[in-house]
Amino acid sequence: MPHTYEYPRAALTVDCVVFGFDGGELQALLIRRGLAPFKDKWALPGGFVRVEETLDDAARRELEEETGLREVFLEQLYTFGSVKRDPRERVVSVAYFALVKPGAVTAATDAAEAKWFSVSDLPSLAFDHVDILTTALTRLRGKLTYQPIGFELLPPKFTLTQLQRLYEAVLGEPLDKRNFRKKALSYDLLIALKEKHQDGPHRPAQLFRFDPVKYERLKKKGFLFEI
Amino acid sequence: MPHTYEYPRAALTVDCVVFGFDGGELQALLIRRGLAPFKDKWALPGGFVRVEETLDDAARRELEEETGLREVFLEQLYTFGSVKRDPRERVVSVAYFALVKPGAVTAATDAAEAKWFSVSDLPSLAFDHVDILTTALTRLRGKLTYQPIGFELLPPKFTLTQLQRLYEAVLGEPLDKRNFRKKALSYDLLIALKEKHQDGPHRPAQLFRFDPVKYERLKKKGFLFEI
DNA sequence: GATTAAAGTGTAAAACGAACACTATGTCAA
DNA sequence: TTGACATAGTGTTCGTTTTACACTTTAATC
Repeated sequence: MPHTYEYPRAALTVDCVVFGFDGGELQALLIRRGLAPFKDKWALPGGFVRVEETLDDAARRELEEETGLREVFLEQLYTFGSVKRDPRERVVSVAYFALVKPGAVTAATDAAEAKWFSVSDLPSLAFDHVDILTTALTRLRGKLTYQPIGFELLPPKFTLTQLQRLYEAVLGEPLDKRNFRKKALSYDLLIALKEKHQDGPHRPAQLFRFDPVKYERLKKKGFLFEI
Repeated sequence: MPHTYEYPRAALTVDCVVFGFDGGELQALLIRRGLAPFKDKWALPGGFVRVEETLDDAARRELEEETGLREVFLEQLYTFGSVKRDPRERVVSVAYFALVKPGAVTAATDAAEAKWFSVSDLPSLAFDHVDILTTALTRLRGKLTYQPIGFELLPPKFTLTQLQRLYEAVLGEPLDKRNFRKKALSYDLLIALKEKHQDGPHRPAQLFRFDPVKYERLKKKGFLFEI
């Protein structure tokens, strides 16, 4: 059913930069395009915004349709509106960035292939998706140093070493173990569990979980989780 | 000339939160709407994005058309996409925030009335423009403490007291004079001019200007202007 | 030349950040 | 069972930064 307007309108899409962490390097989830333009190229998961859904809803829907991911941390990033960013016609894209925990493996993909890539070793991407990804990476680095969002990339139970490795991977620099632990524990937002994490012939590590309730309380008072 | 698409499309607009500073309180520039919906209500300057212009261009164009402002600091803020934010039809709005210097007084307004309001004493606004304004204010507060954007709200030549008053107005708290001056000067981004600012029966104040060239150099190295 | 009112300046104490090396513990293999 | 292995876990010192705080200077005006 066609729809007619007095003036030409841009098409509106959402694109999601999905970050994951495998314990070593920061990863981004890409899908292989099945259709032209840029057929067979890697691209960010995303698609058209329906006229009766919010932008957030569209991002979540596309993410689930194309990668099977649900209930992930999702935040609006930036809106990309260059005139020629899509060769077919004017397309404005609202970009989101998502953080997913290792458990949430890519399973139910819609049709196209979905794959994790190290952000340090990305393939060439369709459209202006490199720009979007770069913007997301800058944002993630910035946010990580003043908001406790790293936990969104770790399993619910994690060790302090895992947390440190994550920070090191995202920030791209080694951190001092003692200083990191002191700082991470100083906010009293990590709850030590009764369990330990055993992983080879060496001392097992204390497991922690993040306390989101306490964080919400602190956040309202303008709290910063600085590492 | 009508334009037809296979699926319905949202209309795309830009809205600008324009901040100014009169020496006392932080101000926002609003225009009175001449047309329905929300006729005669105050609203943010903004309008439809043309299909052949970028979002930034649209924001600059609308700003000039509706308020006469040109060459202002302008940065994308957030994209608002609630389904019912415009009672007529689906409208997605890319919000911008602008900082203008006192000199750039509102003159050549398109037709509608434009007026400065203290952000602490705003009228009721059209659409979801309060949300947009609140988001902009939060962003401005955040940015001010780690980027030297305050200068965009002051005349090219300013005194340290004027700068401090601006910070106090935006952050909403008094700052210590000596500590503020020490910090502001410590980055070596303020150039003392040969002129003084005389303003009543008391010691005249040293005038400074901001050094944008030096700042650009520092910014590339990941510099933070923290106050 | 006395008054006015804002400009301009330094220091001490406390908090914070950075640098740095050894002990503890469970597993595994000999 | 015992010793080797490999990661977990822990404190202190030193330099820097932040905070708190009060008096002197200066030009204009009366």
